[in-house]
Amino acid sequence: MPPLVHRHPLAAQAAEVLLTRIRAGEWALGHKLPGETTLAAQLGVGRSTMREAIRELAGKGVLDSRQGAGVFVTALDVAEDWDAVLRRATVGAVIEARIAIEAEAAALAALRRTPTDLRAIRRALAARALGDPDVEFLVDTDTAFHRTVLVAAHNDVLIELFDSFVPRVHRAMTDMLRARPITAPEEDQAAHLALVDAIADKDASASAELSRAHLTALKEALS
Amino acid sequence: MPPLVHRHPLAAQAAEVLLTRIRAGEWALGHKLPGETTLAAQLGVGRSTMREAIRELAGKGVLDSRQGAGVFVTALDVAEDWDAVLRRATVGAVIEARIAIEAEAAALAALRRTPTDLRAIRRALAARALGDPDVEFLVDTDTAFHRTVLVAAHNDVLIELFDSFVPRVHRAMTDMLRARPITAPEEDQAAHLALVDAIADKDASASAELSRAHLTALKEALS
DNA sequence: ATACCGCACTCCTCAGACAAGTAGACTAGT
DNA sequence: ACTAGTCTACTTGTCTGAGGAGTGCGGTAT
Repeated sequence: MPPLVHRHPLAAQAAEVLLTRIRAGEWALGHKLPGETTLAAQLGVGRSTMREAIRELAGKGVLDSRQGAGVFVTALDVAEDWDAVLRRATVGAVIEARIAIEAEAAALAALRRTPTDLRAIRRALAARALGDPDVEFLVDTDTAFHRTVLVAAHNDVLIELFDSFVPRVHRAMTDMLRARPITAPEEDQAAHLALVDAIADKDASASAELSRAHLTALKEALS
Repeated sequence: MPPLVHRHPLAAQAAEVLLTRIRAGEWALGHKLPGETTLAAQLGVGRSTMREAIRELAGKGVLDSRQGAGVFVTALDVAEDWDAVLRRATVGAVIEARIAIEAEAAALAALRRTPTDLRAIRRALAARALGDPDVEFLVDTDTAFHRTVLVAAHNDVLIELFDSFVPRVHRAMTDMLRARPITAPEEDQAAHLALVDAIADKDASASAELSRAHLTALKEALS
């Protein structure tokens, strides 16, 4: 993973060694590491170099150093890059996850949407309807619309999930639409309008079902 | 968001300033920053302090320094740490996301489960039923059971999401169970058995509904 | 036009010194 | 015996100065 074009500086090597020993469980979660001077002597590097290695791991969120107290372990491993997971996954799997999130979010939105939320949703729907021939524009406005529904659900975790997934699907959608444009734009827009109405009516189950149906169709088209 | 208990060292402050300026677009993606001596003078800190700030951002993947060439911008923003999002979120919001994921996964599991999956699920259910008084054990076996359902759904993204969420809920669950133990263990076990039967019968909607009901009850209990 | 060389600039590493903060031991007072 | 305050050893934080090593540019000779 690290570019082999330039060899690791000592500090980076020291950071690797440290991370390996942390992963091996040499120091438990929250416990203190030996002092900088001790560690530097152990690895045979200067104290400044050791400090830079510690800083690097602190940047990754593995270590935390407190003046006067010491350096402590705050995580046993580096949080796996979320993008990497999505890159590895198939488009179908990603959309299935999107179905899970958006259907639930639609139901919650039906229950929790404020008048302001509803206004934002309707505005986004109108923007979607402009029928611009540009594929990029179409996908963007569609995404924006779906996001307003997520916002209306008032759940930060779901929003964050949505934002993680969208970029992964974005490319697949534009490619598909370029190859096979929407045959019936009015019909597509009507499906979205139905969802908005269900949310306006505070009909949770209908909202979930409409959202699910729409995304399932998308999944069929993309996989 | 960083613990306010201990004030930022100079190096951390310098890193923040640098990150802000990068986000503001002062240096484009892949462009070179001024030398460390220049930057140090600009911010009024020593070189080693500046170096530590750069190392910290390098750990986050924002900067990359090459000896002899300079320091370069490798990312305009830090991919937000998932754990950070979950830590900030309420337990209720996390469980709502879990409902979305597990209900959908239960439905998919009902459609896709292989005989091997079903065996694993039943085995996990049996382990759960041992009725050990230890709360920690109870939560762990319950989590393991739910995970077998996720595995049966055969969707890597959903599994990954589940694994991200569980640690956040784990603590809340153990705390709650210690304060208010399950009154009717048989009933709880029966609810899980019903889910397994629905998956065995390939009844997707019933599986989703049972999973949703179980987690909704959990949400009520925890929030 | 090309190949080579030198040089300025950069990051990398170390050592030493002192400041600032913490946590535990110690002591005095109740 | 317990509490509050002080003291002290140890830790991280910061700065300075020095030299080593790699990169990229421009000049020069071929």
